[in-house]
Amino acid sequence: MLDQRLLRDNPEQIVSQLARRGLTVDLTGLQLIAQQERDLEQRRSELQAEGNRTGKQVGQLIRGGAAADGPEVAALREQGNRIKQQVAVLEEEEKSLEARLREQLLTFPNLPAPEVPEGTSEAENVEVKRWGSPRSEAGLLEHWQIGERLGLWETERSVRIAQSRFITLLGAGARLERALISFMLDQHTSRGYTEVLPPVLVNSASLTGSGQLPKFAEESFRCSGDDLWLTPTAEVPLTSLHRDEVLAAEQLPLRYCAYTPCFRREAGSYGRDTRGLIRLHQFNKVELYWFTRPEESAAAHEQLTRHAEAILETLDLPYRRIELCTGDLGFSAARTFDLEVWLPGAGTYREISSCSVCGDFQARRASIRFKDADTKGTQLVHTLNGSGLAVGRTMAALLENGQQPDGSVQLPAALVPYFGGERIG
RNA sequence: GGAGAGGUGGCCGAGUGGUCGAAGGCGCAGCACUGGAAAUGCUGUAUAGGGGCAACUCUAUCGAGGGUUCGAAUCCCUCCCUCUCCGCCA
Repeated sequence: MLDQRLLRDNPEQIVSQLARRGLTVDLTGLQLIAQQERDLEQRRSELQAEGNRTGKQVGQLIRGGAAADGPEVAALREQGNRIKQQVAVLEEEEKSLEARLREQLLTFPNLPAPEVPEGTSEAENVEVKRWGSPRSEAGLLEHWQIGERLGLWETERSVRIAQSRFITLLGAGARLERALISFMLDQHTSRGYTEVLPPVLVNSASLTGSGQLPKFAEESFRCSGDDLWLTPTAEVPLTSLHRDEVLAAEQLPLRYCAYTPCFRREAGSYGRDTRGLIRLHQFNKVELYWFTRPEESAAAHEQLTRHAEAILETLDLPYRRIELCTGDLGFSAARTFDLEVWLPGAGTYREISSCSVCGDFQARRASIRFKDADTKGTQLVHTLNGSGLAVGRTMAALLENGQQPDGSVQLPAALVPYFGGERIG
């Protein structure tokens, strides 16, 4: 959520920064509401002060011996009643203005960080680096072909259980998924992350805190009888792990990693990536999440991204790092690096991780602050998140990169203790 | 799901409807005492928003939201959460 003070003091900055995202916004209406709200607050609080004084006078008179039903007291009572009525009117107006203001502010995306490259679409994203030696022989299979051939999962029967875009892993496929989850979590916890296994049903406040609501309701599955949704990413429960908290400065940075299944409706992606593990309504992901001091978030972003890259490197999977341009940034992100893994069968790089720094955008929505012991007041924390990694896509990459001429798949050495073998098929 | 108990500041814990943002204690910080420390004493110790250059000041907040009242931590209603017992269940 955008800062109301920024709206008041420097609205041009909001307009110009959102313009970098390709958004044209007119803030005059919002500014007017904010101004009216402040005026109302002032009038209301003055009136309340008067009411408080009146109330006190009544108390003093009665304690001083005045008759509780005498004329003096009666006059003050009447005055108190009058003030109360006026306050009620102002309060109602103020509340509705406040609600309108918040409602609108919640629909604005984050401002891009200054260093984010300009651009209008993913075509203008910037490649930062490449790692590894991509295979490119002719005749390599795509991961869904390998999976089908080796019987790693069941697609048509999954439609019977649920619907399309769901998958049932079987045998070595299921085992590999489990091995990957354990492997990733062990890697991250060995670097100091605290492992979290959060609820995967989350309430509306949690989705609002991390930025999925109110704008992207159609992207999530919703439970009909309760205020609960299936989480689209562990970023949601992890943000709300500390929602409405004031953290002690010495706790920071807080670093969490969480495995969760993720649920996405993928509205509007009919016909794309219909085969295999790339785009499913339910997929597994290990997520990295940091809460930091504002001045530390930029360095943290690089570290978090490195931790995601370390998984790819340990699995010997070639990848490249892409910096998203302003036009391709996600709603809550101020700056994002995508990691794309090489899929030699498909002959393309595919996104396997997205590492973002959100500044105080989520912290303001979710009210997550910290306090230095020796200073007054609190500050908003900065939050960061990144996949470390998307598990299904990692499996796809392992299958394509490890495929052998005999149809089997060679697994990287790091995975052997987890999988209990070095080869599938 | 049924029955009961309870939710007060960082923590514990008081609070008869009227100077209660809230006693007292613990903790924490500063000062004093000390060679240094402990102990002791004194002082200070919430958050959010508004106004003010500032000192400061106004408002709100005792789980949340309504209500009664001139005035609510205190009375009433609804909801949420926690605990105990019963039922059900992995």
